[in-house]
Amino acid sequence: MLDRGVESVSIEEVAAQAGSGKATIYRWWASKEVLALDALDRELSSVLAPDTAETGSLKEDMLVRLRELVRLFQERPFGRVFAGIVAHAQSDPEFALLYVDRFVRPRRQLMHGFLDAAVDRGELPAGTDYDFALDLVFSPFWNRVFHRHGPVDEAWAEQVVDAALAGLCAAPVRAR
Amino acid sequence: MLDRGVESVSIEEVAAQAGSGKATIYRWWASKEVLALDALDRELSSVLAPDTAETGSLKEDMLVRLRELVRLFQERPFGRVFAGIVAHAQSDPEFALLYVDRFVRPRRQLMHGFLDAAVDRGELPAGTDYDFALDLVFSPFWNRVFHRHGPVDEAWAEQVVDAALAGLCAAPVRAR
Amino acid sequence: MLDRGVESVSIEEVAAQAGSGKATIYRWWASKEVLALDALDRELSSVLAPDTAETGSLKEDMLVRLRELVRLFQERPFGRVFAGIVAHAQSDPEFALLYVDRFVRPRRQLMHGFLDAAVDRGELPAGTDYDFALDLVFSPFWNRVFHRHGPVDEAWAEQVVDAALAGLCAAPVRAR
Amino acid sequence: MLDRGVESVSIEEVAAQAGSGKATIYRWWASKEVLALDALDRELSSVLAPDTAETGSLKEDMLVRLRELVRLFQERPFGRVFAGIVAHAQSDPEFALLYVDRFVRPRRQLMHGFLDAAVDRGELPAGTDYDFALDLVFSPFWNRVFHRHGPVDEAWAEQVVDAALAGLCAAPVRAR
DNA sequence: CGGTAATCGAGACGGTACGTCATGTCTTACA
DNA sequence: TGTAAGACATGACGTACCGTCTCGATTACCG
Repeated sequence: MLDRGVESVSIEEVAAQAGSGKATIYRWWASKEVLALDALDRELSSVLAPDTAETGSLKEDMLVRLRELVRLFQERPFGRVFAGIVAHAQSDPEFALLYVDRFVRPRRQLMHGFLDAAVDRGELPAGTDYDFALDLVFSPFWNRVFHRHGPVDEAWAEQVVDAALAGLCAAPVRAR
Repeated sequence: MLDRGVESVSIEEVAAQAGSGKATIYRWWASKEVLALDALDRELSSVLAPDTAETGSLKEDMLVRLRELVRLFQERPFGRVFAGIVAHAQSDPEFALLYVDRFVRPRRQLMHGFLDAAVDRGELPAGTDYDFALDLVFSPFWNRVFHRHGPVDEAWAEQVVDAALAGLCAAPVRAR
Repeated sequence: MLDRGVESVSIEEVAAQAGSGKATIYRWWASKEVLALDALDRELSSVLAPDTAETGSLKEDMLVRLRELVRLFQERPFGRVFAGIVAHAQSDPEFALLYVDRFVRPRRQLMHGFLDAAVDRGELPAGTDYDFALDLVFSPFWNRVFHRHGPVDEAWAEQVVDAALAGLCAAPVRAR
Repeated sequence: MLDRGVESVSIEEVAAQAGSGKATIYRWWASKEVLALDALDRELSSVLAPDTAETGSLKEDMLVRLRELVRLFQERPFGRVFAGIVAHAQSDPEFALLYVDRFVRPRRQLMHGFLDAAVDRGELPAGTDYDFALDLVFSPFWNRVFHRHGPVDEAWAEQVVDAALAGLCAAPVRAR
């Protein structure tokens, strides 16, 4: 899937390579995309690693996760599979829910913890819109992953976090 | 396509609805995705409209375009088709080039003009990385379109532009 | 099976309806067809009933059994299942043997007794080919069951027996 | 199909051997059985051959066709395929109609001509039930094909026709 | 103005993959 | 120990589209 994308892989191929019947694949995964989601969840679990806990600085907390994401995507081309998953989620509401439940929510929730702590420490204005904040920090990453219009590396990650946090402090956005 | 996504539409269906033979479709478009790109380009051309020229303020220049995007996406669900196009571009390099050429580049170039003017006016530090700047402003939009984790409206658009520009001034990023 | 034919019934269905595991069905019957044969044998055993013994007239002896067959097939649509069994026997020699052993032979043997007696009584020429004789009497029945090109009822049964026996006497056939 | 029966042949196999796609087979034949029927019709067309016309004697007319059938079935094992077709017709009424239309009716109609002529010549009582008559002559053939309980050859064919015609004259059956 | 292209609709074709179903074997867990 | 429940590898089912291809019919242009 990493090599050719979700949609170019057939369940028939998966079953053959697994030495199993198609029906067995279907018994456990409702579709190629659910299978891909399961696999991605596994491969990208290091971002959620509890052993790299809160650092005491919001910038550092975010940078640790963003750097880990960058590292993983540099190592292996997850972008193709991700694009396939996101595209599929547009047309399959049930899958969209699963995607959010299994992938998006846990990662967002981890960040919510760090944001809470940052507000407590006074690093961020109280009442800051977390969804807005996380978009500012992480969406440039996804944008570059999907469009490849520029490099995605550690230096860039730090610039993004710096700019985003500066923006959040200079132009605070309260949750509505 | 807007209703069901690119991949759920078959060329056979397109041909039937157009009252033409499949071969005629293939004669003019290399694939469903190219066809979709052509259609999107047409429907989203208003963002490039020259009649809404430079306003004298970078914030306003960006806001005009972002608001237009928001308006278009509120009116009709382009997100589904876009996700399909982006996903397809991941696996088909030739199509990726076409996508950038026909869709991404013209829109980015328009913005480059506004950024140049902003630098001239001193609104932005000289040497600012334009790709970085545009990511900061526009990627939250695509992120919300693809993930639907929050509203996308005019008020939100202004908050994004404010935060992004503030971030860019507070933590300047020079093109490398 | 009577409703839908042997081949449209799955072992899975049988097991489910019996409240048993599939393996248990397989332990006792080698295949759907053997199971069907067992069931048919039971349902069609009345033709072999010893309580309706020799009548003293060949015509009557045959008519009793043919009428019983007709009655059974009028009551319930055994034809479908029979066709399935006969078809299966064409491709599975082992099953063919079982079919003859369990179903065909006992019924033919009963008739042989009546034919012997008829020869003794002088109703039939000595040396008559019994297989030939039984074909003449009973094959129209199977033909109509399988092709449904005409009614199968008591009046018809008597006509068949009359014509067949007349033919056998007028154009005797000696066993070779 | 002759070697392994209709049901043991898969459409996939047919398509592969024909060097065509499955869909092409399905475009022209609704099912394996219809395909088999088409093939049988072709292979068994010699029975309908108009070049072997009326002989002037009913016995001879029937014998010519029955002998041709016997010859064909001796040459190649059509029985297996026939049993499959007959079995399938039991559960698929639409196919049953097709089978009668394409296979049974033309052959029966040919015989009706001969029977008419025989009645005209006085060989058969006027008003004879043709379906009954044809059953008497031909059903032993099908019975032996399906059950293989005895030889099917030219000598046997003549005995069948003799006995059947004798029976029809001795015990006339009027159409109801 | 009539003949020659080009273009088109229609749809057959060889393929690939789909998702479902049933096969017969097997393992597990309970009674 | 025997059995229900059901997982499993297998393989065919019939369907949907793919992208290519051949047909005629219809334009439309040129000689």
